[in-house]
Amino acid sequence: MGRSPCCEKNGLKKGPWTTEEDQKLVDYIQKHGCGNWRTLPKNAGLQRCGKSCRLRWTNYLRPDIKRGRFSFEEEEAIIQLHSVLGNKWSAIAARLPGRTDNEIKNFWNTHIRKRLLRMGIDPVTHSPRLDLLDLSSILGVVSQQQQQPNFSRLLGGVRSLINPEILRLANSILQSQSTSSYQPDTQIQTQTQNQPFFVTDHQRYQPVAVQPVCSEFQEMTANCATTTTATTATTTTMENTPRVMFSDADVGPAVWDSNYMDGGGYDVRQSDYYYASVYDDQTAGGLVDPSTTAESWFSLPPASVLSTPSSSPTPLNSNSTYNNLSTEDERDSYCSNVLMFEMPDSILDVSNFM
DNA sequence: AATTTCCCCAACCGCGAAGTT
DNA sequence: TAACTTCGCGGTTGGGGAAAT
Repeated sequence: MGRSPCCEKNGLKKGPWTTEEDQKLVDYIQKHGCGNWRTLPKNAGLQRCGKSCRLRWTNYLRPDIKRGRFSFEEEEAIIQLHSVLGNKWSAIAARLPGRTDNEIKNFWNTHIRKRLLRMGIDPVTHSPRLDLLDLSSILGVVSQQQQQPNFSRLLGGVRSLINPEILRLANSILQSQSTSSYQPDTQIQTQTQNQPFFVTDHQRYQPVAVQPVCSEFQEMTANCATTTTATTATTTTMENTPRVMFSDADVGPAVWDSNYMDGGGYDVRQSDYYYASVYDDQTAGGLVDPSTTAESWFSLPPASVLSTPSSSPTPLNSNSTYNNLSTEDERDSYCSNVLMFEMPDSILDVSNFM
């Protein structure tokens, strides 16, 4: 089965392209189209192999290539698509107009992957790296959070993935360690049945009523906050509505807001995870204005972008909030609030790629 | 200012799939 | 249907610029 020799042919140039070569290639393709890559370089007067020409064209010279920094939406989409598609860069690129598979692959390897690792998230499985989470570290976090108690955020994210036995053990130890000095800086809402709560489909925030949040979470917050005002008050505004991740098991037969399901929406219960993270100003670091609209809070590309694989994809607009974050740490902080969600199957139809 | 280290990304390589003869 | 060709994908490399020392 022949793999034809290509670049190793004598006399063919390798390495960086010159502007003259670029011009020759562009001129030729504009006149004759791509056609046969094998014969193109000869016809175009280039001392390159066809493979090199194709790569140069598809990754650099194509007129529809968007260059420059990846927007927040693009990054979010890449993370989401990667969680479903894995390293199928071409499939991911097909959803991001103007971006090449090579560019996305490079961006992933040099930025996103490192960021996920720093955040303790396995870039392959998109799950918290539990191999790094032993009991002592959990307890260490708990101990720390007794001074700066927003560990519910941590637990919100990984609760369903931590070994329940470890959680129980931590819980029982916590019980004995819990002191009356605990004063949360965040109003942790222990949800009770039918209390309004925000569950998002990344685009639309609608108050919905759900059943209690995870039992461990409730237990732990209750145990920690023995003397606190662990409030059950809820609001229907974004400003002070903590968001907690919970999974199917936690939600149960919830009462759903019928408005939530109307045109274009999807049943959040179908998603693997419901968005989660207790928001607090400290975590956000002032990077996000909590009073801004829900859309800017969580501006994933519209479902239509992600659910129409073969149709003309909608360009992703840049998000000024995210793009203004100049440092990796700032992006880390920002991303930590948005990474913990999964696209529902109904939105991400990836069958075309499989 | 000089040197070293780090990081990014364009380009290459090898392979498998699809197409052609 | 086998042999061969072409294409496209994903992994990897290395040159060059930026940052650190």
